[in-house]
Amino acid sequence: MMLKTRLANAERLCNLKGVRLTAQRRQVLRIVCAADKPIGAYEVIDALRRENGQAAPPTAYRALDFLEAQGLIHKLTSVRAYIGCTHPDHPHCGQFLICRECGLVKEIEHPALTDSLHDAASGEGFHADKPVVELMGQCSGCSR
Amino acid sequence: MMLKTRLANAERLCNLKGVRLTAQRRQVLRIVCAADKPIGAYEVIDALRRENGQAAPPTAYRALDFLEAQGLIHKLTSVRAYIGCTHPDHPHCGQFLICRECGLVKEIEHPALTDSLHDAASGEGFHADKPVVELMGQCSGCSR
DNA sequence: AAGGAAAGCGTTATACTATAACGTTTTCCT
DNA sequence: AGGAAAACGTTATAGTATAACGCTTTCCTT
Repeated sequence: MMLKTRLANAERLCNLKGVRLTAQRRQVLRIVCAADKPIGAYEVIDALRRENGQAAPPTAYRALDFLEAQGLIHKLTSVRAYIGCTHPDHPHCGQFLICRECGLVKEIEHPALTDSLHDAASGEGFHADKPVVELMGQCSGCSR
Repeated sequence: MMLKTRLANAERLCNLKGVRLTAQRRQVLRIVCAADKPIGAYEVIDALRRENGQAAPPTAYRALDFLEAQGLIHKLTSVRAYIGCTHPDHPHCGQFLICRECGLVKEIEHPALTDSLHDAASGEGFHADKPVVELMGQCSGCSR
């Protein structure tokens, strides 16, 4: 999807929810989405510095936390980096395929997997509010 | 399972594989297994200092890396901590239920979930060599 | 429009997590 | 016994994340 479309979509979603997509948050969202790979918090800070001339860690972390809370980006805990969500319209938890070779990440939504996650948790009487599913390995392009 | 049994089992597995469970690695394994919750690397370092009087970060990290490579412990990436493996006899990737309230972690092995993970990856032509599945939420005890 | 509460932001400092690098010691194999 | 590989000790530093405080902006109510 085009960057512009994604930003416009984010704008719309935030309006719907009555939360504020401030200039700073929009800027960070653009930076994260413009990267086609996961981007670390300090890379975001560097980008902010290049664009604005100054930026401290809390500036980036606050925006990233907000964007994640709104479902506009996901945090990939296993690589400590962030990536734009490809379908932020409905709430969902991320399921990711992360390629070690090329660093590319694909977000998937696999119904059977979602069901299994639910079954596995409820079978133990566990209420999972944030499943973390990150499959590390080799993508189809890199295994050729 | 009893701590002593787990350590003896680890000893046996390392002998089988022809890798060295040195005194230091055994000590770290004991520290990790003795904690009934996930334990952070720096907590391990503190424990080592209490027992040995000195210990620098690489000491702990080396032992932890070894133990993880041997499947004797797992690293919980979403909470940056380690936990003893409950069934190290066969190689497997961890599936965990992590309670936010009490911090307890349950390692599960859910066949349908394992299958789904495999299907989800292979459906994209992806070869997953290390699936990370960590379900954050509330355990049965804490939701009462 | 005034005013007050809440949210957002700038800034400094610091806590926490992890690894690089290098030299020494120990272990294992022939 | 000797040499290679593995393990370890130590120092330094890289990388990740948050606490805390005061100022500014926004929004809501009157």
